[in-house]
Parts: sequence; C-alpha cells; structure tokens
Amino acid sequence: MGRSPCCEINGVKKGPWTPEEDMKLIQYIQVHGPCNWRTLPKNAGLQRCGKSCRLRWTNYLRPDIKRGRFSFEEEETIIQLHSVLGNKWSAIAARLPRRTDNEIKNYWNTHIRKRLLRNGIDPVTHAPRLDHLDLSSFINLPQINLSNLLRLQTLLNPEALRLAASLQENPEVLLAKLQEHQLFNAQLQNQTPVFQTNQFENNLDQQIPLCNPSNALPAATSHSNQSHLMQGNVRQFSMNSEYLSGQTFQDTLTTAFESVYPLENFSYGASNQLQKDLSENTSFQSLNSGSNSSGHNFSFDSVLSTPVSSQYLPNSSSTFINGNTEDERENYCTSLSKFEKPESLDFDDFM
DNA sequence: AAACAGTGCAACCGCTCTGAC
DNA sequence: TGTCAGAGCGGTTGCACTGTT
Repeated sequence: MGRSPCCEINGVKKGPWTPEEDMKLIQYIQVHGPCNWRTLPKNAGLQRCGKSCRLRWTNYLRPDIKRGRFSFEEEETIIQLHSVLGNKWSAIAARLPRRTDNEIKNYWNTHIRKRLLRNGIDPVTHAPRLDHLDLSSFINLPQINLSNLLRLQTLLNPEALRLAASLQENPEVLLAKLQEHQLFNAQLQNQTPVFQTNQFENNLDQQIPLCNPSNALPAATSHSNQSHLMQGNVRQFSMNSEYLSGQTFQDTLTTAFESVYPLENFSYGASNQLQKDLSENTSFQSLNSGSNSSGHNFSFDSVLSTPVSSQYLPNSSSTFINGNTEDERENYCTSLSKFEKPESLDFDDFM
C-alpha cells in the first residue's frame, strides 16, 4: 500500500522561503518546539508541507547552525571522514559541529569533489587517478616534482611507485606513460586498497568522539593523542559551546533569525546588537582576532553571512574565511594526496 | 550590451528506517 | 505481525548569480 503524501498537492507552496514564512516558522517553534511537522504548517499559518517546514528548519533556521564558508579544518575533516564513511553525509555532519548534512553534501559536490579530481584523486575511492589529474599544469612545471608522487606510498600499488620512480629519473617518459594511463587506472582501481565503509565505521564511532554538546568536549580532551582531524572539531566546538552557553533557547532562536536576515536587509531586530555582543565577548575577541594552533584565523563572518535565499540578500564576498584562498586550498588538497591516515585509526585493528 | 555557459546552493523528491499501535 | 506516521537520508533539480565571449 502506498504511503499517503505528507501534504496535499493543491494549495501547498513550493520554492524559496520568504522572510515572512521563516518568521512564522520560527515564532511557532519558539512556542511549541520543533515537533509534529505534519500539523505544524496549518497551525503556524504556513502554506507549506510539513516536510518542507522540517527541512527549512533543520537545514537553515535552526539556531545552532553555522553558516558561511567552510574553514580549513572543516574541509580537512570532511575529506578524511568521507574517505572512511563515504557519502554518509549525516554521519559526517554528526562529527562537524553546527554543519548540516545538506550543506556538507553541497560543499562536497561543488568544491571538494572537483578539487580532488583536479588533483588526480578519485573522490569516491580517494585513490589516485591519473586520468582525472590536471595534467596540463603538471606538465608545464619547469621541473616535475615527482617526489610528491612518490609520497603516495600509503595507498599506491607497486606499479604506481615504479612509474613515479621511473619518471623521476626520466621525465620524458611521462607522455608515453600517459598514453597507457587508461590501462594503468584500470589496474589501480582493482588493486588499490581502499577503505571499506562498513569495515571502519564502527571503529570510527568508538575512536573518534562525536562533537556534540553532551559528550564531545570531555571525551575529546581526554584523548590527548586524537588525530589532528578531530582537534579542529574540538576547537570549533569549544568555540560553539561558549557561544551557546550564555544564551537561552529563545535568545538563540532570535539571534538565529537575525543572522538569517541581517539588519541591512530587514528591520527585524537587533542584528547589530548581536554583532556588538560578539565583539564585546572576551572569548570571542580572542578567538576572532587571534589564530588557532594551526595558524588559521577564525572569523565570525561565517556565522553571520548570507544564510538566506540570494534574492533577499546582497552579494557576499567571494573571499574565503580564515584567510584561505582557493590556491591555498588547492595546494592543501594536493598535499592530501599523500593520504596520511588519521593517527587515531589503527589499521592493524581493522585488518 | 547581450547571449551563453558555468557555478553554487536551497529546496525538492523518493526512498528507507523507526517506533507506536 | 502488519500498518502507518513521522523522521531522516542521499540524490537530484531549478534557478539566481557570475564570468566569459
């Protein structure tokens, strides 16, 4: 028997949400909480289906959502988690505080995936693939740096290592070898040891503390040898918990709406006050103006930037937060091709 | 200036999972 | 045990924006 639709087809609005609809939804949830999505639209006076309301809330209006560009640490975390978990966006999102699975999925598909491909890395298997490598830039280098290629030793098969070694001695071989790369990649895909999702997932749950308010920080800090992967998360959560701890739920909801609709666009309230509060907060000042241990600056611009449909907001800056440029991230992804495994993952336990 | 192509992302779709009854 | 509603998930789409010709 087919399931009845969650909403009637007629009379239900689709498409981008308006500020008025968002306001209704937030106000309703402020009073009643996020429950019973089927009846919520009617009770809240919205011409939307419950599912649409739930998605809008969970992916956009929820107060504990961080908006804006992904930080360097977040991107690093996503890539490493994806190599273990695959396209399990919710599982990845559970380890990235204040990011939604939808946002991570979109960011992966529009940024990280393409960057990995350009750097010759298969975004599905995270194994090297010469047929996706941006060979034009590779060949145009005055001296092809094959030592990086040799550093792929973690996952490359012996054939790849022999190729890299021979190329280091005789770069002219490259073009000839490239003609064979289809065959090479066919072998590579079959031989390269690739993380098996079901193999690692349970161990990951045990070894990597989840970054949620109930357990993340103590658990994470108690594991002094946790990988760099999670250190970024812990730093971020520490920051997030400072942000949330001083606010009531309703305060948080209010500031969430104000961050969605900044003051310059709507006069819904104290967006400027929020920013003032942030700047006056000692911990925020130190975090915002300083650098973390990795030397990447945090910026609360990400929290307050462009979280609403673009037709309601002015253009956002194209610059990265944290001072990361596209080139820097490109280089970082190149370095990721070294395939360093997280220290917290003991491969012997899995094999 | 106009046309076109490429990009990014919010939102939707269809399916599965889970728990109540 | 089967049915159903609610919720969650991953894949896909539509469209506004941006860059290029």
